[in-house]
Amino acid sequence: MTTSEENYLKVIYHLSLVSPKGVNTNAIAGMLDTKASSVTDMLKKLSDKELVAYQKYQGVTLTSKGFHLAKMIVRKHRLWEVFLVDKLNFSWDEVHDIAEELEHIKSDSLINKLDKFLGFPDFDPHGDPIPNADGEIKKVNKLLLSEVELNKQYRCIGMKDSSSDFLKYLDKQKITLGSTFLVKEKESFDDTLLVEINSKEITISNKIATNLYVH
Amino acid sequence: MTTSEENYLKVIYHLSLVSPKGVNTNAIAGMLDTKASSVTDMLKKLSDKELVAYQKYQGVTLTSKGFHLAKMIVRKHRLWEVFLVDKLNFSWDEVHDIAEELEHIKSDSLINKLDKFLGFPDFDPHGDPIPNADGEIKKVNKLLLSEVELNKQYRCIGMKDSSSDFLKYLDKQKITLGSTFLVKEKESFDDTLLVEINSKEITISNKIATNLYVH
DNA sequence: TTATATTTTTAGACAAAACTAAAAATAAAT
DNA sequence: ATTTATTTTTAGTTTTGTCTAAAAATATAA
Repeated sequence: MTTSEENYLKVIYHLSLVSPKGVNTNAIAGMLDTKASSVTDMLKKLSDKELVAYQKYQGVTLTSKGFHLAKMIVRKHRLWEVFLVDKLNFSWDEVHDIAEELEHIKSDSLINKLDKFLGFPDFDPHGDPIPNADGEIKKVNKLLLSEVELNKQYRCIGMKDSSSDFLKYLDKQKITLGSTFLVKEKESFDDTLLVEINSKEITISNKIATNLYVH
Repeated sequence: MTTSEENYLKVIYHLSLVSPKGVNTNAIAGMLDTKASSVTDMLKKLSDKELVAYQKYQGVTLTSKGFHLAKMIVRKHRLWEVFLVDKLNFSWDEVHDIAEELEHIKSDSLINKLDKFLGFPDFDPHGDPIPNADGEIKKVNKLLLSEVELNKQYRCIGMKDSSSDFLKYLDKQKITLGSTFLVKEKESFDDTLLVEINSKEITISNKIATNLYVH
């Protein structure tokens, strides 16, 4: 598999989680910052290799083979992110691009030894689950902060979009994975929340609240 | 820089150490397992980028810019080898191919943080020196085992050719970096050596002896 | 020193992965 | 149910790095 093929598989995997009935050509093009025509070319190739089920104009889904390979790429990406943060002291907003490269290193023994070295982590620095060597993923019941009940304790366990800007906002507010939330009030006009975090009260916009997973 | 360009630079660097007046097209082709015509194409490209000084039919040398870049690639390769052996418990004969991929990951902060994480090592698992962030290389007086004086203590500090087969031979003989050698006899007919290592006597062929660096 | 052998370069072609522009299929709107 | 808009595909190029085959330059040998 080439790096390009791996990137397509990974993107199709992520989009499949949102639209399991079939992923659009344009959606893939958007994620990979390429043109729809290039995507069509690649879909044919992946289809020939039986990694995706593809029918003209109907979108794609992953075959079980493609699904497994995609999870292995995600596994590598997330394990490398743990390495970069836990061992090399990168901050969580710096690791995505580097992991984007490291995920294409081809060696099963490398990734399994890395997994062991890191203590078989279940989640990456952004709270996303790390598939194990068999592709199994730990499921966790998670809620968006915007959906929780008032005056109950929740713990931050992840985020929907881990873009660098959002992560920097969290750093500024001293919110990390594991931070505890108590939602005291919800403004019905704009859904802004009054939240107690680390025994300090702050207001959180709906946009932020719909991006934070809690448990 | 592409991976391919980096591989050419690295090979030219290694060959330059042996033939500093100019590296032959065929020699490069041999190392990269490619054709001479492909090498010619790439030399033109590297020359346009002012990474090598190239004149038709006259071989190439690295420019100072190319020399520095080549050392940075070697630095990355050898640091990753230290990581693989020291942290992930690979054996020294397994790490070359993986490091061959890892050396192309593009991030200065990654490699400098890795360097720190590893404790700023001066040598890789095969005893080869690791250039620092400025490209400086620790020089060590080294002799081949075939050139040493009789009945004097020497310490193994590296090897000329770190091929997997040779490294496995050393494992079998329990020879590691740091092993001490005392050459007791030299057979004048075939230059075989009688050597005391780890208080055990073994005979070592000339081929082995001309591949081991000691100090 | 001329002939032969080797090395290196040129010229033209190919595969991968991208692109542009135009055509075809599907979806949305009147 | 047409028309219009959007999405997707096709057809034909481009770039990168490779290749083969032939030509040119250099090195070796008779």
